[in-house]
Amino acid sequence: MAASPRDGIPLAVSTVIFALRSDAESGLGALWIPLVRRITEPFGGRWALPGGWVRAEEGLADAASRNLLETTALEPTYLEQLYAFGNVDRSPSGRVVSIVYWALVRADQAERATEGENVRWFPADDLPELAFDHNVIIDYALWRLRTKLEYSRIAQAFLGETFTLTDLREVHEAVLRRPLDPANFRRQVASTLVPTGAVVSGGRHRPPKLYRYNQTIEVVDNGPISREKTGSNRAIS
Amino acid sequence: MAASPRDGIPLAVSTVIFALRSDAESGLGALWIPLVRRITEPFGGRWALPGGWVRAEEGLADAASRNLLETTALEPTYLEQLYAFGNVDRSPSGRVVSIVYWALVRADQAERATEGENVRWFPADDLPELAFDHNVIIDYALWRLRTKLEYSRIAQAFLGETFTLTDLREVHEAVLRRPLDPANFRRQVASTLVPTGAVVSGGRHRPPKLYRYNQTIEVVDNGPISREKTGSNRAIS
DNA sequence: ACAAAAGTGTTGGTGCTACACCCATGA
DNA sequence: TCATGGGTGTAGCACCAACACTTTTGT
Repeated sequence: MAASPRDGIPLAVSTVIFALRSDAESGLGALWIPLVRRITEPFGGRWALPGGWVRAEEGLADAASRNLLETTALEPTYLEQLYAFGNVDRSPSGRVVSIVYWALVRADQAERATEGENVRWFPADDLPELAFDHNVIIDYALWRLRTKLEYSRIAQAFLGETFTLTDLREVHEAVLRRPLDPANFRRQVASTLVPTGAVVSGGRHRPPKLYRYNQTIEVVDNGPISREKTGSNRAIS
Repeated sequence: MAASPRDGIPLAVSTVIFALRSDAESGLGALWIPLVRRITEPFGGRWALPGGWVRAEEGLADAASRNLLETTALEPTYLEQLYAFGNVDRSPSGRVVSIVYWALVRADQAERATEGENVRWFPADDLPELAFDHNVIIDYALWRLRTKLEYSRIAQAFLGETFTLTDLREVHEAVLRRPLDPANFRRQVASTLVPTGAVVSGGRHRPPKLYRYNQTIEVVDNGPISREKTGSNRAIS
């Protein structure tokens, strides 16, 4: 085997962060993504995924978390590795390998995010032309989120500890961008929920029960130890 | 953002290679993996996944292919990224980030592989204690292969251009380690196959038709462009 | 004729979709 | 009592596992 390359390839992490924001007029929720404006070349002035270099003494997920906090002040409730992008020509200024993560934050967290000239939220399905291959990366992260929502409990990461079935259903509807039958949705997720006993009163209708997941999902990426379906290639019909 | 770390972290690729070998006595097929013996510290003498450093001018999948060819002389018919392993303590001799791929080779290819003192095939489900975190990595790759087999056409990568339904079923049975009902298996995969017209005669029974996939799978990893389900976290029940 | 594997038909169960219907509350 | 959403029941359909059965070859 060749000698160890101590002149190694620059290694970066980036993160696709998703938050739900409810549209003021329609009332419907939708996915939004925070992006940062590049101040240096290449792609100076363009919007890009938050990210940065991996330090020698920190793990990959740690590096993602740290960069998130530094650039956007966000602390996600869910973080998972997406893919390692390493095409030789992805950056015009020289070879960079990026390990990309995707993250979910709650709405209250998202509001606390620093927004300004160099950090701004964009609708996930209507993005400008971004730096590097970041449009492709976000498309992939979106596909993964939408796919994974249907067989895992990640919707929890958008909500608080307890929630009503309507809350949960609205998260699914916002992510999947289609209405879901409340009756069938209830049955689909029923086995993963336990009622807390509390209800929400105040609405001019029957008070909905508050539920809790019967098993909490991992907050932060712990690698492929706990396995779920996710992936990198479209299923065939 | 901090200055670019031109003293970057060493970046390696490794590959989990699967081949089917039919056991001489039982006649049943099983998954085998080629491993290489480490000649340097750390873990000198231990068996490990084939791999090496990523060169500055080659893509990640290219690096995986090259290392495969150099260390085992194998040319896989399928190659896909598995996961980027980057724990700070995965190597006792210093930080290394490994992008791991998994690959499938046909039986005829596998026979051509160099086997000797420093390259040897092992049954995938009965491995010795390997170097680094390679046992964990292989467990994950095995899970991914078994999961993906059920909703994609990767079984094709173990076979030639044409094959009988029994050939295909035996691949599935070997990977999943359980017998499958021939009648139901036929119906499950029927929509993905087209008969070639040819049959196999010579057996002392009705000659089976030779089939071909109606759509070829990609031979080599092309990133997350073509999407299928795969993944990194276990599905909930 | 018989053995063996290819290939087809059928039946019962399970889960999902669509939609009718009842329940509990505020106004 | 009415409007509103919470919550339950149910019929139809698709899919799947199990297994009986027919087909086609070699010996």
